[in-house]
Amino acid sequence: MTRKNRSDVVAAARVLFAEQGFHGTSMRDLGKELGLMGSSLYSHVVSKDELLVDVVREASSRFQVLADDVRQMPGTAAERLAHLIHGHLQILTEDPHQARTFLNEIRFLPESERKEAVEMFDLYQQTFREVIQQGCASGEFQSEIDVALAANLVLSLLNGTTRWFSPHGTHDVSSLGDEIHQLLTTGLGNSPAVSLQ
Amino acid sequence: MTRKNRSDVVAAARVLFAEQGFHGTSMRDLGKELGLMGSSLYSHVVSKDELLVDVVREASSRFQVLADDVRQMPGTAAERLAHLIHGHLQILTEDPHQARTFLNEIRFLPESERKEAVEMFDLYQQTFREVIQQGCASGEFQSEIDVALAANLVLSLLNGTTRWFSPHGTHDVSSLGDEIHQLLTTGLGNSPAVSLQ
DNA sequence: CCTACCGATCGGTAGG
DNA sequence: CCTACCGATCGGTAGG
Repeated sequence: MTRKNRSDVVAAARVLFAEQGFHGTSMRDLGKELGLMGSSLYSHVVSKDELLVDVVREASSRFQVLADDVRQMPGTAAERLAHLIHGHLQILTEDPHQARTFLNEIRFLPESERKEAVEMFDLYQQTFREVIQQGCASGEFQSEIDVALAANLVLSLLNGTTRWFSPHGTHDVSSLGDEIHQLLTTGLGNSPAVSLQ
Repeated sequence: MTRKNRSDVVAAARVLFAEQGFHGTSMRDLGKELGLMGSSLYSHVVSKDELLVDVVREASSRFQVLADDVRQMPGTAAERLAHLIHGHLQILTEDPHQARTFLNEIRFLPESERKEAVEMFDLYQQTFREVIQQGCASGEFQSEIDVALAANLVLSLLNGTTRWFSPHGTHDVSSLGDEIHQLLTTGLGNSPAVSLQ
């Protein structure tokens, strides 16, 4: 292997911060992962915090791209929700270490970067609210739904998949997205109250 | 304040492990929380690991009690699922620090205790599968549901609430449980495919 | 429960 | 990118 660069160091940080946590990972751990001395990392980075900032920011920007995509997308609420679900899962599964570091270690960011990331994610969540609101207005979704609550629940369900989903299991990412969309729109039930009317 | 005992130390561990993470909390941090020197904690506990073990075990035993409760409970699948949902949320919200330490720090347990906790939680999750399976068999739930997947999704949704739910917001725990049960059984949609038949 | 302390490890720097 | 090193902090112990 040739000389390492900053993105190699960030790559190692994604993996180890996800698996051992930010505080459970030392600069020497990161160095070992790269075949370097811990102190050598400081020629690529000025602090350990900076690595966490980088990983969180790259995840943030992926979510922002998806939100922009869905905001300008035409279609029914169900279609746009499907796009959000599949896009969100794509981000989580394409780089699971990046995603898990984003979700679990964001709280250990330096205060100003932490606020920045939280505000970004609030904005991202707003897209979920808009799509659900659209569905309530159009009659696709039940009008009595608490939109903010529903958005929180949908995101909780999606983010929780990082704790157990493996693309090598019974479902691939795409069919997982289909199943989740199905569950969220029609529920577990057979809708007997309606079909037996 | 009088002399502290072991359960005071565990109480401090619940809070700080949840807020700062296991590796982000030092014995001196725990001591400060209790008005003691860090080294004084070793008269109550033989290691820092032991505190994490205690917190995880007390959460585990709560989940086990709920599972036993639901296993012997009669009723429809929807009713038993409602009991699981409300019971699970009750555990998460009654001691949010304990719950968050259980969910987020379990991976930092010593290997044998980690395996023990994971096996317990798998068994707990089995109760969700049984109830969903019951619903599929009875015709309450859609028969084509992937039971193991659905159980994972329901638990993901429930556990994710620890990241945002506050009992001082628009919903109390009980109405949050109602909303979640509603979403999971009937979905967001107005079931037009059925009602327009 | 405190004081005094242990060796190990932490994030980080200087100088090459 | 390494060697050599810094002060601070870590989990934990001994002795009272």
